[in-house]
Parts: sequence; C-alpha cells; structure tokens
Amino acid sequence: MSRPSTVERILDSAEILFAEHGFAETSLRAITSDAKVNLAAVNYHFGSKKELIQAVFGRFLDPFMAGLDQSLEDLLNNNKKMGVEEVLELLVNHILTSKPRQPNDIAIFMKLMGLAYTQNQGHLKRFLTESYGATLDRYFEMLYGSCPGLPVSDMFWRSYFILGSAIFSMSGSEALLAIAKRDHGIDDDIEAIMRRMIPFMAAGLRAHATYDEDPS
Amino acid sequence: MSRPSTVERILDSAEILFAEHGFAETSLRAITSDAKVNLAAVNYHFGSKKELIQAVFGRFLDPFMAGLDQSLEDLLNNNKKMGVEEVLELLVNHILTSKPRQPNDIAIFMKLMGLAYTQNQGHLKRFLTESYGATLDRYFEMLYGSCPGLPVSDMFWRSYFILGSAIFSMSGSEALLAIAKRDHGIDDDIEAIMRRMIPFMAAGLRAHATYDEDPS
DNA sequence: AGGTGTTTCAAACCTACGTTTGAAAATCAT
DNA sequence: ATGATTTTCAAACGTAGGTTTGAAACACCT
Repeated sequence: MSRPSTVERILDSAEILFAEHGFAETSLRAITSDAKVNLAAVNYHFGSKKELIQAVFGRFLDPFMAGLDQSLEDLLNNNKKMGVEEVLELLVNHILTSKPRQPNDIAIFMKLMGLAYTQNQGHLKRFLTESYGATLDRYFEMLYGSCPGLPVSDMFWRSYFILGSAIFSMSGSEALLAIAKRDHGIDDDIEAIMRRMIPFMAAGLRAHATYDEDPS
Repeated sequence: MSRPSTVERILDSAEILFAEHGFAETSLRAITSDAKVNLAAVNYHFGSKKELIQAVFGRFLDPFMAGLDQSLEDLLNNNKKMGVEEVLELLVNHILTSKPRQPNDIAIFMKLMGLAYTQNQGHLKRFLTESYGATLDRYFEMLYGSCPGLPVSDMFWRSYFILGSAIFSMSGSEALLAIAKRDHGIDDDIEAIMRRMIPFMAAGLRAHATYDEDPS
C-alpha cells in the first residue's frame, strides 16, 4: 500500500480538523502539519484556503448528491405516491449506505454540513447552492408532495424546522451521544439518532396548519 | 439624553457585529470603531475578547433567565398539569415579551444563540451552562412532564430536535424571511415563525415512540 | 484648588496567519 | 541519459489581530 497522494492527505486532515474546530479556527499550518506535508502544498494544489474548503465538501458531496439525484429520478419515473416517512427514510438510507472511507465518516460529515450552514463563509454557501441546490430542491419538492393539504407557508417553514433538527443534532452528535450515554444510559449511535428523527419529523410535518388558512 | 457609557456602546456594537459575522470574524477593531471608542477600551473594561463575548450574552440572558425561572417557579407551585402546547407557548411568550431595547433585538439575539451553539467557543458554552443550565433543565423537565408515556430516550433526543429547529430557523430568520417573502409571498415576521413552530414541535413530541420499548 | 483614582488615547508589541518565492528534488517523456 | 515538467521544501513576506503600555484627559471628593 503506497502512501496516499499529497492531495488526499491534505483533504483527509482538513476534513477532520475543520469538523473539529471550524474553518476559521483551523490554520493551514495545523492541516499541513497533521497531514505531514509542506505548508505550501495547500496553495500549490488547491490555490487558496477557500478552495480547499470547497474541495473537502466536493469530495464527499459529488458522489453523494449524484446518487441521490439518481434515486429521485427513478422514483419520479415510477411515480408511485410516497408517504412522509418513506421520503424521509429515503434520505436517511441514502446517508447510511453512502460508503464511508472511515468508520465515523458520517459523523464528521454531518458536522461539516452543520458548519457550512452556520459559519459565515459566503463562498461556501454559494458553492453548495450552485453545485447541489437543484438536487436539494427536487428532494424538498418530493417531501412537499407527501404532505397533501398543507399550506405552502407551513410547508416552507417546516422544511427548515426539520433541516434545523437534523443539522443541529447530527453535527453535535458526538457530544450528545456521550451525554445520552452518561446521563440516561441511552446506548445509541448516529444511525439510531436518524431513525429517531423520522417519526418526530413525520408527525411534525403532518401537524394541523398553524393558522386556519384556506389552502386555496 | 446623555451619550451612553463606553461599556454600553461597546456591548451594543459587539452584539450586532457578532450576530452578523460571528465571533472569530469580528475584530475588536471593528467593534471599537463602530462604537466610536478607543481600541484599548475593550481590554480595559472587559479584560479580554472572551469576556466581552460573555458579557454580551450576560446582559441579555441574566434578566431573561431570571424571569423564566420565576415563571417556572410559579407554575410548579400551582402544580397544574400543562399540555405540550402550553409549555412551548410559555417560552415563546416569554421571548416575545422580554423587553427589546431595539425593534429587531429578538432577531439579533436569536442569531447570537445560534452562534453560541455552533461556533467552537468552549469558554462560551461553559459560561452558558454554568450560568443558566439549571433553569434550562427545569424547563425541559416541565416539557418532559407534558409528554406522558414517552420513553426518556425519545424525549432526550426530541428535546434536541426542537432545540435545533428553533435555533436554526430563528438564527437564520433574517435570510429565511426574505426568501419566504420573495419566493412564496409569505408575509411573516419572527413572531409568526415562533407561532408556526408550536404545532410542529407539539406534534413531533407527541409522535409514537421510535422503538417499541417498554416504557418501564 | 489640589490631589486621587478612573477613563481615554495613540502607539507599539507580538504573535499567528495566508500567501509567495526561488531553489532543490523528484518524476516523466523521449 | 537528459531535458522538461511537476512537485516539494525552507524561508520569508505582509497583514491583521489581541493585548499592553504609559502618558494625557477627565471626574470626583474634600
């Protein structure tokens, strides 16, 4: 087994360190030192720190989103009506079956997704919406279709409510799993959290409309 | 009306700039320049940037949490059984009636709360749990009490699901409200978002347990 | 008014960071 | 093998940031 290329070594280290400490708080020196490559290698191979951040996301999301897009395509062709739980489960299963390079890859990447939403990195949000926005829109369209009779206004906000639940609990999963174990003897893993999210989200989406609007 | 004290001017500027750009991305120079005070004033009055961050939170949360604690105290004395919606509404109303110094104070502070959870500022999390953890625990205890029959494991995770929903949608409310208006003609404000959260969360909390555990 | 403690101020200090440079080393093609 | 290209490396550059300093300005008390 040969030593991974410099590019891969950098991406591997950056992925972990970014997830652990955030983007601004992780220096290129920390990354290159962890990756055991020269400091200048990042600028040589990626151009800048910003482009490195995007590359970290691209390496994971490119295959993931392509696969998700394919699944959505197939389902739309079959046009079988799907329930809320099924649509949610589709995504969960897709995440769980996406081949992780390392055992706790999922946790790391959930943390990164959380950071992408919460850290003020304009370039990253732009990169993500430009690259994967279309696929995400298709997914939420399908989710919307599984909630007949719900006003768009509520559907709009509830999309973000479930997004917030997912990102918050997933990206903090490491700490939360430890608390759950220590304080309540709950022996879950990250898959269990996702499974627990489904009934919660499905019920929330199915709740009566907030205001007695006429869903015209 | 006299010019506000240096300390207040710093807190006012820091509050807004932190909410807008995050902690690490906001320099003391930006804050002091916005507040029209000398650079050294922060270190003189607060000691360090970290302590300034904590002071920003303390100024808002001290009275807020004291009030919440009082409400919880009163309710526990009356020991009337409360439903999920009522417990959620208690918090929402408490937020809405907490006197804002400025019109969009709530939005700013929701953003700060989001940052507190997502930015990797260990000292801040420590400060918040030490200062207000007890009150928050009491609130979640009350919420737990309003969901009879739900296993602790689900209640534990669902607490974080609703926390995530709230923090995510509230802290991004500015941008999301604009999108809602532009793309769907939804004319909400931050209060409307909170009201919309209640049925969603209540239904999610009331959903059947994830696994068919025996709630012993 | 004079003395004391507090607050402001400009300047400097020092560290950490992203990026650049130019030469050395390694890789590859012919 | 040799020349060209790509990759690595140590060192330096420039900047921006948090913090410190010491003197000046101010406020308060008697």
